[in-house]
Amino acid sequence: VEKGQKRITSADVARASGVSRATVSYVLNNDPRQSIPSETRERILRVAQELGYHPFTPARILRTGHSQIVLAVLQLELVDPKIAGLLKNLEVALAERGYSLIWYVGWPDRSDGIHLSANLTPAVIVSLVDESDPAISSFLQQFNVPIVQLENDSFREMAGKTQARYLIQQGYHHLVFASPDRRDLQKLAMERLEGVRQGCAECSLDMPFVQIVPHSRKEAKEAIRDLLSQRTPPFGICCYNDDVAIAVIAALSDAGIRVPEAVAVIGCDNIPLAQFINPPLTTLDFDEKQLLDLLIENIFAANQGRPMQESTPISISIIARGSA
Amino acid sequence: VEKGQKRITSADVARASGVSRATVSYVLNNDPRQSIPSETRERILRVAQELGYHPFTPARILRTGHSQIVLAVLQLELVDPKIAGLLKNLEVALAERGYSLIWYVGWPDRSDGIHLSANLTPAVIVSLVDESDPAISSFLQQFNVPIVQLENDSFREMAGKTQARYLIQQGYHHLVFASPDRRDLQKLAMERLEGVRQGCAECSLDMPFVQIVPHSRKEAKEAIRDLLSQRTPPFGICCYNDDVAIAVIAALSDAGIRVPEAVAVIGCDNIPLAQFINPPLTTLDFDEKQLLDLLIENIFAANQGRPMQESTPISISIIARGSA
DNA sequence: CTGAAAGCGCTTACAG
DNA sequence: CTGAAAGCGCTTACAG
Repeated sequence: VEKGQKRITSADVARASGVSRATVSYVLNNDPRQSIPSETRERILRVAQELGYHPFTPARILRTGHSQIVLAVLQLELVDPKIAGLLKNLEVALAERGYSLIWYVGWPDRSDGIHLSANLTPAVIVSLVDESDPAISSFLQQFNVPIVQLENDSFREMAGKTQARYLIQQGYHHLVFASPDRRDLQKLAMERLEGVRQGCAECSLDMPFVQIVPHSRKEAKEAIRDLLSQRTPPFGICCYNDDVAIAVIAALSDAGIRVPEAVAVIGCDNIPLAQFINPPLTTLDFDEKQLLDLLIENIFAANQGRPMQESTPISISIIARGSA
Repeated sequence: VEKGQKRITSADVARASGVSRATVSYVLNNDPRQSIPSETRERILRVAQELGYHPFTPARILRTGHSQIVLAVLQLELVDPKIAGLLKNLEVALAERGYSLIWYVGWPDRSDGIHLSANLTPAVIVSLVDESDPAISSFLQQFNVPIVQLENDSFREMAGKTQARYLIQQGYHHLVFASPDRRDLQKLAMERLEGVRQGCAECSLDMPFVQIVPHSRKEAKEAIRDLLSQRTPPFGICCYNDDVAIAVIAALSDAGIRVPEAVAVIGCDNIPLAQFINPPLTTLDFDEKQLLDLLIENIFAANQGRPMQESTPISISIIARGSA
């Protein structure tokens, strides 16, 4: 595409095939209310092809008044294979209905530069970010379109509670919560922790000890050393996610602690690499189908101005491997 | 945003602040060629704020003739933290110039459903996918905009060659290439393999044996058993990427083979988890800054119809940890 | 300094 | 079955 080259419009196609722009539009959009003779139809299609005509999206959107774009807003750090797979399936489901899913991945805390909303008008936003952060919240508001959340607080609490229940059921009566050190993950981490707390409370156990585990092997090792100076095995560690769990297992191994005999470790998300750890990671998995159906329902509800569904409970399953 | 609610336009803002639409546009876009009295300017800004006015992007794009959107097209499987970080920095760099980066992550081999190009007109596409696949290629062509590649063949070959050279230098004179089993990764894998071959050829060594390593622990174990029945240690394994390398190390450990004494393993990408493996993974890292600068240069060249830069060589460094 | 007007490319009621 | 025309909301030469 050369710069300065003129755009090919439906008027060009109309002229070249000897019909009006209306007819071109009817044919190209397969308008069911018009019956175009197949001879004309084919000619138009052929000419459009020859000319390399592509309708100019903004004009169409301006005319119809709405784009068919769903924008997923997420943070780099949360794009685990699980979420990515869910979004991929969402994309397929949306495509069947004529919608397209695109991702915005970034840190909206940057105040200079241009705003994405100046370049893009989605129909709906799917938010996977922490909306309690004012910067993020105002970033989302700018688009002035409905916002649907992927996961909510109660879902994350349930995950923490499930970890705790499992560990308790396995006979660990002292629990630790291993939290990542990223500041931007703290809110999500606190929600998981709250679930772990509830799990402990159910069984009248002491509240979990919270240990931050940095994402470098050396610092993770020190963190675990700290932890061991405060708590004596046996105990169980509920990890924020599988990444944290893998760091914890590595650090435990460095410290010569046996997993799961002395310390049990449970992750969350069931990332593909979880099976390759020694011992293989015990972790949580979600029913993606349920989550997806709820999400799609809410997207279309939001887009049509209907109220969103209350989040139905999503089933969480435990993938028991070697670490707990 | 209720359905059926009328959109607030610049005409509304103009009316409410007693000026023309032109003046509203000048103020909102900070047009340097106009000098609007600051009293008027502030009034317009305030009214726009009060009314909750957001310019409608498609109208602006239709008028100006070009969007400021760069679309990154990628596959789920290639979104390693490295690439994601690069794209994040790209986004920041583009934002400084008024452009926005969004991602399309999906499998364009689906023929039903709507085409993304009907919903979105980017200015430039950054391709991280295998364009030799006809389905992917025609997907990209549909947009009818310039396409910039992130990495090219010669870059991937260089990675393979660097792995081979390092292992050879460490004293391993028999090399194996561990390839993922995903069909869609085969072309990229072949390019890395070609680099390994070149590395072997340089030193007049036998060509590398190619072993496919599936991404499940059980099958990976069998693959390694097969490998060991064909080749006797010591030898070195150049892995397609860190994910494969981690699977290989797990399988080697299952088979009781010592790493790196009997078998050395080198990965590619230096993902964050690489340090948490036992032994910690030796792998390749790239100079992201160089890659980024080249990419940005090519994006703007493409967008302005200038020819793209030949890909300058990107420096690759070896992160020597315990596995090789 | 401000406003009236044109026009970007499309879709779609409407008239024939 | 087909075409002339309106209009989506914006920016920007142009005239005052």
